Amino acid sequence: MKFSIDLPPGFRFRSVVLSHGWADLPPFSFDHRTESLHRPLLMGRRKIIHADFSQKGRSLVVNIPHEKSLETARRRELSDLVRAVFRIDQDMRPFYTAAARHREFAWIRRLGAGRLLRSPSVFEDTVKMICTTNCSWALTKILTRNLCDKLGAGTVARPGTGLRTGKPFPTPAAMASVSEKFYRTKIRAGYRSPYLLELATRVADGDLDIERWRDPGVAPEVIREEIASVKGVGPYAAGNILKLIGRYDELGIDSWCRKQFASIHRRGRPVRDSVIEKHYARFGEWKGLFFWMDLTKEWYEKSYAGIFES
DNA sequence: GCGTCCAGGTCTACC
DNA sequence: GGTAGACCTGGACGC
Repeated sequence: MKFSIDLPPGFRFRSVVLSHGWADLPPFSFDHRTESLHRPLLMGRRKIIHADFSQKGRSLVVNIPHEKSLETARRRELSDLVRAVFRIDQDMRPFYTAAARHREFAWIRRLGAGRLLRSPSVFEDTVKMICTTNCSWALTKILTRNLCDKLGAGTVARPGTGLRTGKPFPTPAAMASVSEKFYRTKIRAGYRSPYLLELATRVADGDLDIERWRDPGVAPEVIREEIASVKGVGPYAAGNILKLIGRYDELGIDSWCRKQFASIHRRGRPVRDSVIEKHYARFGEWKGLFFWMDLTKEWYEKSYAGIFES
């Protein structure tokens, strides 16, 4: 089955997928040839679907090849999920207005940049963010692959069966049901193991209502306090979780950002974080997003070669 | 194939 | 409040 969701003017699917590394992390997978993003999803308690997302004109097309139809409630659930993942309802006008004041950021609006791809749940975004800390991107991919393969619902389809492979991201309950030893030996999470288990347990037990972090009605100080209470989440991870929930007033600096900033603005000379903070302070509530757009500009230059400067 | 070194954020103990 | 050391893995490198 297939259905479409109307997109706001200027929306560019490629720019959302390109926005950071999430499209490269299981259970997401991106097909560069067809420009479609794939992902297995757990619907309700047991139903697993394999969905492909792509853009056609002013519509986002959701294709579920092995399903003839979906119940109305499931389809609504999927539609809400898609809107959240691709930030379809995010009003970009205030950001684009701010970007228009700076010539070096004129490209942002033209390429529909600024919507950061996110997971269906805050829980998944937070787990993945912990998995990016203090390790290579290769290890982050291994950790998230292991989480899906070993704790995701369903079974992995055998090659040659014609069925889609890959399992959805595990639920908090599934992640809370295993031991710290499991995280160390099967997931290879190392010292992050107790952090992941504690987070999953708090969410599964209802002690931490992590999904409300995306609610714009929740006070910023409440969200910051709750984020700070998650073991394994320091300044870098917190800054990036805040960006994914739609609050952009923290930078979330890591070693790659330091190198990239130094390369762009200081001819490769190392700089202190305070210098980076000062550089983007003029962007106020949007400084985290301008910071990220500035550092990743070359990704867009490569991807949109030929039309970037037009 | 094995051993060593390094990079990468966060936590905790200590000053 | 600031700082040093521990945590753990995969990958690069030398032998």
